[in-house]
Amino acid sequence: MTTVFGHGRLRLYLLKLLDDGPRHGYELIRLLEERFLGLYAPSAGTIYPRLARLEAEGLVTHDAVGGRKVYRITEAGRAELRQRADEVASLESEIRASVSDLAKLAGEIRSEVRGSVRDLKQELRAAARESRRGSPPGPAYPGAGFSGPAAGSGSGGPGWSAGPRAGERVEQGWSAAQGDDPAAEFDRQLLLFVTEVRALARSGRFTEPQLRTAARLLHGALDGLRRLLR
DNA sequence: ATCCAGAACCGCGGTGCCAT
DNA sequence: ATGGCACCGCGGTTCTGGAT
Repeated sequence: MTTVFGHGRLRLYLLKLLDDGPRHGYELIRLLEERFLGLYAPSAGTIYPRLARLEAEGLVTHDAVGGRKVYRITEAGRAELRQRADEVASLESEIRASVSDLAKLAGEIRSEVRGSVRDLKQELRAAARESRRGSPPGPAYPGAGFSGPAAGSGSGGPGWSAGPRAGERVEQGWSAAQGDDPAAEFDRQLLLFVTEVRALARSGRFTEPQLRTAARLLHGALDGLRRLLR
């Protein structure tokens, strides 16, 4: 795994952030995530040991406020920052450069998401036409019940479930919504999906991790539908 | 030694359900 | 309508272990 901060750099940057004002650990994680446009957020297992270490060295101290530890820099910590001012400045310029690259990447991801939506829309239209020409008897569209990312930890990949196995019936979601004409209901759901995803993609109110996950989800969904409808 | 991810734990507030 | 209760999600933290 590649490290974002080199040896001792994260420690220095934490000092710099605390020099701007007292913050609790979780706030520091969010702040770093924000500065890296959401593409990098140090884990708790990184931040808290670092803060504990800084405190042991006397560079920061903490106050317990409402059950949280609010860390603030000490005079010794400020002295270290002054002493390593050049290093702090170069670190900040490196971060600015990284963020610029990330902003460029974010633009590419946006294009990818829009392209995926377009492809998905075309494939679903073709599938709808096909189903109208000769819709099979019995419960329509088995396997449509994907469940999305695993809830809970928020960690790991997109976590698509494999969905129902062949022969299993989908009793939730789709079947609850479908009307008498499965093809018409399919069209309605398709239109709803495309409209909503397009609106979300154009709103710009999303983070880069969300975009990455959305792109993966769209590719995954498209692959699943290809397999299903071929 | 340091960076890092992820699981697990704890506490708190919000929410839904049920009995009154 | 209201009070009590259980459940759930989230914020915050600690711990463990792998990678460099």
